[in-house]
Amino acid sequence: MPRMSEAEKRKSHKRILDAASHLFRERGIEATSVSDIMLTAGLTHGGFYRHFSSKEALVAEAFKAAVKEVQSDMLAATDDQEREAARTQYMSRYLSQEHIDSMATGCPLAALGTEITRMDGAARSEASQAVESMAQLLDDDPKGTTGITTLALLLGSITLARLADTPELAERILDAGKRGRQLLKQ
Amino acid sequence: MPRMSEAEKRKSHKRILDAASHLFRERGIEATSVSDIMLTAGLTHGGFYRHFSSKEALVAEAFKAAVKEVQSDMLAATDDQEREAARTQYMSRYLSQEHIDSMATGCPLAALGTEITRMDGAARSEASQAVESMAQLLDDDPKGTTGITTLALLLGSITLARLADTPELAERILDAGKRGRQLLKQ
DNA sequence: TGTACATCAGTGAACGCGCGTTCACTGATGTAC
DNA sequence: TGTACATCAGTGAACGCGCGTTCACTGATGTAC
Repeated sequence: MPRMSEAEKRKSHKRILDAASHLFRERGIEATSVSDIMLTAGLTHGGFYRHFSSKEALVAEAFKAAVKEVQSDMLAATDDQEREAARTQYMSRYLSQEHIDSMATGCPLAALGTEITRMDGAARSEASQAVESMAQLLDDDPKGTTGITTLALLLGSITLARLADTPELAERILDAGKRGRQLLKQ
Repeated sequence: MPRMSEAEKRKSHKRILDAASHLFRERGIEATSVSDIMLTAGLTHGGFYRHFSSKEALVAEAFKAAVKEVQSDMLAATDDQEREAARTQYMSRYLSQEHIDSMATGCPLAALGTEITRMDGAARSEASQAVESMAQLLDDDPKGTTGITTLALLLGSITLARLADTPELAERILDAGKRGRQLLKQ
């Protein structure tokens, strides 16, 4: 059956990146094997190294793709009003029961931040850039400083809410996050 | 050489728990092997199951021990003034370069929270209780609701700061956390 | 446009390795009389 | 208090297993003429 065309290769590459971006967030990096990812992408593990030089290289690319995905609405906004609307919607979705339940498509910093903290190289560098770009997008003042604080509060809230044993505690944590967000606006 | 006395066994047990509590926070749960822990405790891996029924059971106990350790100053306070002082010191140490660098002895929720999010059983339940007890200890009002918000901000800030590529960005993130803490106090 | 051939995407077996857990064994400890 | 013996803390080899990565192979794709 092989070899595939260049167009097919590009499609495979995208499917691998997609599978990795979701599986890493869902299960964690270490808990996700190259085999898991390739099978999800509809391929077998041997072909992986035609696309990425190592699992570590994939982590960096998949993380970057995940960040781009979650930022897409805010990046697509073309004026201040649209940006404000996209930002508000992002924050409100961030602190929701739905975000608690959907790690695979949720915030990559919340899903993978701690694990990347213990890595170095490209993934670490991508994560550092992601902190800066997320903070900038979440700041309501273009040269403001509240973006980082807001991001920290969001990330901390979703992490605590995901740890909650009961729906009631999770709800209390999300509410605490929302209240904090109001206070930060002054 | 074996068998050891009951007193020696208790000492071994404590050394294993200690090693686990620090190694898990430093390297992550999955990245720390039972062998790593036993060698750090001055034993060999085979004896592990005389102390714990599984690695998972150890995770729950080690996490609980870590939480108790970081809460000790606040728990030891005997009046409101001491409690306030312990709380203030805890928060100020939380948002410090030193805390960034010492995961092994730092906040267990920040070091292990995301990983425990993907587990169930005893560890998950310990983490949920830890969220509640930490929030209560950090609240300046005994029946207040700002404890959770404060904990979320602290945990989010240290996680982002640990991801920072440069000392300058890390510093900016810690500062953003401190500013957020002031705003939450009203 | 057709032909000959080099390239390489994808497969699946195989590699060395470290994991969590089990087990036979050792010999000091704890206990029953 | 002394003796006989059961217990069990700790050791280190062994278990089955899945990991990341490599490799020989296949045959359609891309290219040179």
